[in-house]
Amino acid sequence: MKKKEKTYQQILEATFILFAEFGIQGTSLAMIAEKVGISKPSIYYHFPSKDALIETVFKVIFADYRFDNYFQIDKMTAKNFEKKLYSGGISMIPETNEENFIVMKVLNEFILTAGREHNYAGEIVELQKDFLLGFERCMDKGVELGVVDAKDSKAKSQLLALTIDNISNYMLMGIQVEYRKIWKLAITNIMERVDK
Amino acid sequence: MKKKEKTYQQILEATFILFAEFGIQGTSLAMIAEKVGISKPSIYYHFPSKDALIETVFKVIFADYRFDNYFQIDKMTAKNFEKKLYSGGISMIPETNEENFIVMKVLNEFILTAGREHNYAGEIVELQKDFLLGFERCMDKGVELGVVDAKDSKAKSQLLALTIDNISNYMLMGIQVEYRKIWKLAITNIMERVDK
Amino acid sequence: MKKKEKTYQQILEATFILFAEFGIQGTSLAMIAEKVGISKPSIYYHFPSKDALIETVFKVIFADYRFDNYFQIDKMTAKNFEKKLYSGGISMIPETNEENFIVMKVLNEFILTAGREHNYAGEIVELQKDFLLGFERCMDKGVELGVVDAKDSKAKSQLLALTIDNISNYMLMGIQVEYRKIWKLAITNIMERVDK
Amino acid sequence: MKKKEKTYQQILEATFILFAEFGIQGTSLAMIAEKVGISKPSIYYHFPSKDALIETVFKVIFADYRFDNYFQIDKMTAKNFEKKLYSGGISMIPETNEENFIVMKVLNEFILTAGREHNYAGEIVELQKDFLLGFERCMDKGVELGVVDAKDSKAKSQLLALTIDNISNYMLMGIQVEYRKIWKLAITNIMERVDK
DNA sequence: TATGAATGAGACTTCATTCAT
DNA sequence: TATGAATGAAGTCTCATTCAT
Repeated sequence: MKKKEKTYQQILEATFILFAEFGIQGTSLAMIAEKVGISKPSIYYHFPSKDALIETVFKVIFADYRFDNYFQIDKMTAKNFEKKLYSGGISMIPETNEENFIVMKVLNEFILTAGREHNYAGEIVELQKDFLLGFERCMDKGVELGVVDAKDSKAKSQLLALTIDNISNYMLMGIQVEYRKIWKLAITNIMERVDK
Repeated sequence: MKKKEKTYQQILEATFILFAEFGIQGTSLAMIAEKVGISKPSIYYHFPSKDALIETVFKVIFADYRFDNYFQIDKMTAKNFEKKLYSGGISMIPETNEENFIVMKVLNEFILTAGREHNYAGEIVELQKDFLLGFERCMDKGVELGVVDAKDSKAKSQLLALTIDNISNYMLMGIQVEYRKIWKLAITNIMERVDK
Repeated sequence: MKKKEKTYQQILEATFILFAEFGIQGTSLAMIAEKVGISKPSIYYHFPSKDALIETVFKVIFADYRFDNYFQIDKMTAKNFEKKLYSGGISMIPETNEENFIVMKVLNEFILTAGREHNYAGEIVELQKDFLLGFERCMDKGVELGVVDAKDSKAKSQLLALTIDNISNYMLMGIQVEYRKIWKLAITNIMERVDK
Repeated sequence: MKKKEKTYQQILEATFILFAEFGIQGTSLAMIAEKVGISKPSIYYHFPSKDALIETVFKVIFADYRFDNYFQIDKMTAKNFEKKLYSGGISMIPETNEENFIVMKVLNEFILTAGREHNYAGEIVELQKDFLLGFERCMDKGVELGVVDAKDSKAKSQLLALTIDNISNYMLMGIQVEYRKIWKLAITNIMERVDK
């Protein structure tokens, strides 16, 4: 029983890594089997089909890639708001975290696929909304704490979501941007100018 | 002569549309041939290989998707700077531009592929840099015109590039964001607060 | 395990026969599969590619077609030298042996191919040299036994090699030559005229 | 009219050279067209099919590769018999005759093909017989001139034919043999030992 | 006299999947 | 719990050939 669970995990992990490197369509069961060190049909013992495997991979990512994993709103105070927001964003950026890099790559695969096949479309959108809503809650908290102007707070949250999201994309493409400065700038811009 | 050119264009267009719908790997020569209404080997009369066809599609997009097609820096003045910047960005957004929708989808395909196969990687990066540099030139112009504070002007331009880029991505995914507000907000934020 | 080995052998044998009949290039995997009674992709379970299959066929022939399989030098004596040489040569000639006929045909295929693709060139030459050297050793033995004049013994051995080789070629082409007489004549000519 | 004839010859020549290099099956009409510098369908203006082209190539070779082109029996005398025989053979050997090298390669192609398709089989055999008969006439002449023992004269002629034929084969394969010595030896062997 | 454009047949190969063991 | 053996469908690509121009 333990062995089964182990192989299952190995298959998932191998698939995960291969998806990041070769894409979903570019990854064959043969490749996965070889990486795990099992035979091709063995995969069918654990997953009824390639599609099911894909979906499982998706769900695993889906489960982990959540706003609350990066930002803890309930720990935000007027004093640390800007700082928490800043460090949360930075922790999302692939470069800073190897694991993230692969996750993001596979995620991008799914996002692209989502536009074509409707299997994941819903969940992808849900995932993006999780972040959008997370930033909204965050802005609300900021307003509540008196560090963010209530005006256009929804657009502000979306701007933050977009920014952090695309910084990741650029990192993934290997384009170097001054992401700390950019993120800082984005945050500063949406915050109330107390000095005024 | 005309006939060849016509079929050539038909193949390109069909490929283009199919790439947008099914992805590069998900599009077979059989599908293209069927869509055009020719036989599979006929494609080889016009393109030496599938790779060559892919590359041509890529170059066509690459040729058109340029910063200067959307923003005309030389026509910017202190007075219309904000407005021009705003309208230029809006014109890039898929929803407002049917044609753009497909272009962006295929472009995304290439971007994803670029991370894996190094065929287009260089050109993709070049393309992204074209936009990054475009916004930089834009900020410089803004500084020159006295409507943008010189401080962190590079990070500002990157922020704008990221924002407009990712608004497109969200639209592609079918996630509705208040993109006009977001874009407005982004622009306002980077502009000098003359009222201060 | 046994099943695999069996199919493997069946593929090899079918390939062998088809090569003899239609040539290497003239034999498709479809033809092989049909002859064996399996599906085309099944061949790939046993051989990674057509080239690999070709090479295996080549090696099988290569392993069997050896001078020592036809001539046993160590059993030659002054008395039986001429006779052993004669019977060894005769046993090589295709007509006398159905199996040989196919082997020779396929071998000729490889020889022809060898001139073009350098895959087998080296081994083909090695094979020919095996026979050339075999006859040289044979002549040396003859000299040692005192039944062959040492003069030009190398040219003599080459003459024998050429003769037996081309008798085969003629048989393959269906040209009837008095091969027994020819071979006899060739042997007689190179032997020391003791009676003179 | 002249132009037509010229192109016709160019096609033949190109085909000839390509056959020698890539084999008959390995040579496509596209390759021929490219080498000549014309379009693929243009070949069909001069030859009704690839098979027809192949046959023409065959006939051209067939017309030139004749015993009488290398050996002039009517000029043989008792004195020069051995010498003429020797030089005639040497002139047939590819190494000594650049042109011959290609001819022999293509000829070998046809010989191999002949075993499979019955198109050329008859003519190939006829060609080989031309040489066999040539050597027979040659031996008869030798007998008539009193320099060759009448006994087994047919087998002797066949031995000579085989020998010179296979020296060519070895040269083609790039196996160096002492062909002058071999040929000399073969001739000496079949000649009457006048010194006895 | 030649070619531009196209095609049906078929080549090798890979894939996800099945099923008896 | 896993695999050995096999397969139908589909992929890219090449070939000899056709036909209107």
